[in-house]
Amino acid sequence: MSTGSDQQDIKREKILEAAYQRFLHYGYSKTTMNEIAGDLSLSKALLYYYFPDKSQLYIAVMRKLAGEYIQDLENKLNTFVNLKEAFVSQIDTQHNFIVKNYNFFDFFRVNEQNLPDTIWEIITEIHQTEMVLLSAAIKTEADKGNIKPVDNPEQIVDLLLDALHGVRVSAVSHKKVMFPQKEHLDEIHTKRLLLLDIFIKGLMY
Amino acid sequence: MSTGSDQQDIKREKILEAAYQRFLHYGYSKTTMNEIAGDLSLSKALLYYYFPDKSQLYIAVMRKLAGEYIQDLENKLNTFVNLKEAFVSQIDTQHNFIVKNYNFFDFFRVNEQNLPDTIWEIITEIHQTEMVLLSAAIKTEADKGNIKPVDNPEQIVDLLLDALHGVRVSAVSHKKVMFPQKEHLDEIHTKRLLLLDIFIKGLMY
DNA sequence: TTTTGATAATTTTGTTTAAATAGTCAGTTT
DNA sequence: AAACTGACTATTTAAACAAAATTATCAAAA
Repeated sequence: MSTGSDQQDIKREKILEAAYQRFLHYGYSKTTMNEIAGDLSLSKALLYYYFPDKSQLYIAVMRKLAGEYIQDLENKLNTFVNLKEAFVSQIDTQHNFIVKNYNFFDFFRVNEQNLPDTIWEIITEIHQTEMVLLSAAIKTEADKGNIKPVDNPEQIVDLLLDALHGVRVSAVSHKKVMFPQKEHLDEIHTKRLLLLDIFIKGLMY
Repeated sequence: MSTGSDQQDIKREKILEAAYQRFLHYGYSKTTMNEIAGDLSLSKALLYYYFPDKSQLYIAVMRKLAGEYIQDLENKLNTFVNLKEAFVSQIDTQHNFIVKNYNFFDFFRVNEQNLPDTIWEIITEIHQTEMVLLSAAIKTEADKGNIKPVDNPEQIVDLLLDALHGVRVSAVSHKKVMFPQKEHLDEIHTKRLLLLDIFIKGLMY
């Protein structure tokens, strides 16, 4: 894939890491290319040698994060005891991902409705992975006879992910706060588990 | 409740109607008090005789709309054949309400995170009504023995409303559009019915 | 090939002024 | 007295401009 030298890749990684820290701490608009370069004791011009522009740098970091998230999810979902555990894993993993990188995503909130296509591609890729892993889980359970046969597992997963998302969104918009407080996190988690329970029961005979 | 004369109430209503039309057509920030007054061939000063300020006028319209919505919902939910029909009524009624008044709600989008408390109270009131009506439906069905006994119907309704909301939100944010197109509306509706199906099955024995 | 300092181009920020709009009030009409 | 208005003031928004910050480029050095 990559055509650059090892040295180049290492430096690229270092830049990505420094950029990530800045973006995470101060958000996209409040970090300057100068600062990132300064953190690494490099000239700003060098950043433009490795990345075409600021937004591409941001996207590269995003891509890296997404890769780690997907890896994380795959590890956890490779072995699951039952359907509920599988979805709990997804919920927890996604939750941690969002909490850990919350400030990083300010770019999303600011650019709201006109995110670059590349970002959408990354989001889609994550969604696809979740769909594949979880619908495989559903299929397995159906084959084992633990739930009713499902003719379109993807549809079911898609639906459940939407529903789970709704629990988060509602909790946030109700309380007039942008991000759920610690107290709300538990509430969301509890609600999701309950939803999962009912939903999975609804898939049984 | 009201202490004013009939004449006053009638004029108040006329102002509310004219204001509603303007807000609906042009949104909050693009309608001026002058225009509303002009539509009624009244002086702007008179508006301030009936309403303390612009935002209060807007809120009064909002309150009226909410009242109509609640009335609508109560009528439809007074008689329901089964749980699914009850929730379908809620889904459809809410959907129509939002579609019909979409532009009116630009105020919400603009002021996003710092809506006046009064608005929140109205939203809460709507939510409460939905909770009362739908949890009554659940109780009725449970008493009839069509579903499992539920010790906290409100919790179940709250959860389902969140989940249904999620179907809408995801559909919107996925497609990079602010408001779902005609084609998406059907998709959302179908998804919701499916969710409802599974969810209600999950409540059965 | 990698790196930089100097510089150009663009975006953001701050300031001023003019225009539009919200909101007030003394006084007129019913 | 209650309903209403025209003329006024106060605030908010918009436009125009300059200054500052930041992104992005490039010829030349390491």
